[in-house]
Amino acid sequence: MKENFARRGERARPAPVAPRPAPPEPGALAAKVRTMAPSMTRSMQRVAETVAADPAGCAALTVTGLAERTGTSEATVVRTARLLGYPGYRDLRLALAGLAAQQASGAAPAITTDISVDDPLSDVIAKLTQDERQTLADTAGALDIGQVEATVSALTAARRIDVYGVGASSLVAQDFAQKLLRIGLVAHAHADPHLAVTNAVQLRAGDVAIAITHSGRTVDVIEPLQAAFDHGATTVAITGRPDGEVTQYADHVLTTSTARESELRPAAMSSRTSQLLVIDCLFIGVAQRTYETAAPALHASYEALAHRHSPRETR
Amino acid sequence: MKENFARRGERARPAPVAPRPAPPEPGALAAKVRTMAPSMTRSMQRVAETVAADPAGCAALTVTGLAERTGTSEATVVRTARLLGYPGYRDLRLALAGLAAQQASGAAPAITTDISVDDPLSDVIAKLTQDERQTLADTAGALDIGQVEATVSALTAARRIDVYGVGASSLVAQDFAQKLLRIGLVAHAHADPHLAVTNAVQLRAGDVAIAITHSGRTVDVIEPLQAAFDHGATTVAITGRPDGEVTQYADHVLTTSTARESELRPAAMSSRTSQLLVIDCLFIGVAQRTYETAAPALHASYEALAHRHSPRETR
DNA sequence: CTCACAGGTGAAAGGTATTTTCGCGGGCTC
DNA sequence: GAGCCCGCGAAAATACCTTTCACCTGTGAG
Repeated sequence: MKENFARRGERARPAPVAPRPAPPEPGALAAKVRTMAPSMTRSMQRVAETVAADPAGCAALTVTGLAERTGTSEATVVRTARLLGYPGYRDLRLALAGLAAQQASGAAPAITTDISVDDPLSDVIAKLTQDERQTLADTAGALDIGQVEATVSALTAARRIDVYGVGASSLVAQDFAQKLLRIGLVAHAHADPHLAVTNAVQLRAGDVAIAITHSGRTVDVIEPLQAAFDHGATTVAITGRPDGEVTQYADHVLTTSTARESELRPAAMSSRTSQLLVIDCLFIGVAQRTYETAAPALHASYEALAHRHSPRETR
Repeated sequence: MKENFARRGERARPAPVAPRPAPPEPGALAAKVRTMAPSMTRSMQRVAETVAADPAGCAALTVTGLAERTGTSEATVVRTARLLGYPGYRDLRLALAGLAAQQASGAAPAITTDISVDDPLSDVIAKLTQDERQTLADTAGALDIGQVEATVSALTAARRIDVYGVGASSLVAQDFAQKLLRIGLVAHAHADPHLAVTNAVQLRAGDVAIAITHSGRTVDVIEPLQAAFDHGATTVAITGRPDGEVTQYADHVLTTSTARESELRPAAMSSRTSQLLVIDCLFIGVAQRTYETAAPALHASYEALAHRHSPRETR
């Protein structure tokens, strides 16, 4: 897997695509499996699911054993381990042992069933809350700090920042732009793909363009990102599919995690949670780096809002 | 796998009847080492101590590596593993990985201090995540199911739904309206206070107006809610201050929780999380009640988006 | 309908890590 | 001081993991 398949964009970067398979994560393995599952082959999915479903059991198995149990071959097991970010099966196995110990001691009741049509409201609340919390933990676990760091640096130095998002992601884009504006950065969120492209071509080196798309394949945000990329801007993708098309035009990729989705709980719901966490991290990162100007700016915007609040209400 | 571990016992150990020295224990390895230490040879003690002192580090080593690190031989390492109750080094290593994971996760939850300006990015992520998760748990715990139920009922029966929110809450309002629209309800989010009031006066009994404000004192959303209230609509307040002015005009109050805020992490950030959870609960509640129409509608909107995605990427 | 192709897959070869064997050497007993 | 026993590590033997390579299946073009 070395092919740096030349994208249509003519700009050549030293580190073209493939933002490195993945770092060996701590315990957010189930999340990783979910994130990667769509890009896996059938056999690999079987392996990944088996492993995620029963870490303890699988940790006790050798490659051959796991291959048999999943009805596949050793080669496939190793391939899956690689895809999940480990050097080989041995290391996956170690991680599995760790995970098993963790959830054994943590007494993790992790298993939440899907939300169904006839669940009472109290269950809905409980399950939804549990899922969201899990999503947050997974996202944090899977976040590549190096990529975050790089993105923060780029943002801090940017002359201008464009954020692209449509549909549910559009709100996240707006939220982010709003926040950055508040600490004195020049940021804009674009939901209209035409305007987004129009603006993207004005970006140049030193500027930053961020595309937010859960699927990684939303053309409406890929196009402006590509335009920005081609014009030399630093590009960032916030996506749930690190192998999606959007990452071809992204200098930095921030992976959001995916929760189990169901009919009543579309993917958009958990991807939003995940995306928000990512942008909040970016925001705070930037605010730290620009503290001298950010702090007064935050204060000022707070003051500015005070008079929009009802004056009474002693406390 | 034949597991012929029994033969070496007959000669050396004084206990010929005990083929298995001990059961493979969970995490009380340090204790075991202490107990067994006296009966160990010098080299084995070195190995055992090294292992107990740094499980994580040792888990990363191979037999040869650990032998070198302890200045002993591979055979001794294996012997030590046996003495500690494992079939061989491989299994000790697995246990070590588990132990490492356990104490890594056990050490984590302590940090809940404020995010400060010089926190490294990894701490920012951890703290932010922790805070968000706490906020979710708090919100779920504090939610009044009766009020949620009542709101869901009102929404389900509504002819028309208006949602008011400004600032950060405006995004939440939009998100909610968007979702409701998608399952066939007539919902509108208003960020402009003038338009909001203009629209509010058109509501009547059976309609629903929802105001979202963290402070409970945002006049821009209180005014339209009051207008709706005066015109007979069912009114709902989603607020972090159940004693705030907004609740005077609300038939139902849904309380959102607030996390500790700091200079770098404004209240808006956690209130947003909280608010989103509440509207998601409302949404799913409504979707359940109107399943007959909601399910096909959700499906249809999903289909409608398919062609906006890049066509390649079959899987 | 056939062909060519791409990619998934497993059998088996090829390496590496682990386990076992074997014998040396040091210390204790007599 | 000699004999015995135990601890210890080097190296052989084995189990396990990784890589290679050819087959096979499904897919799209002609």
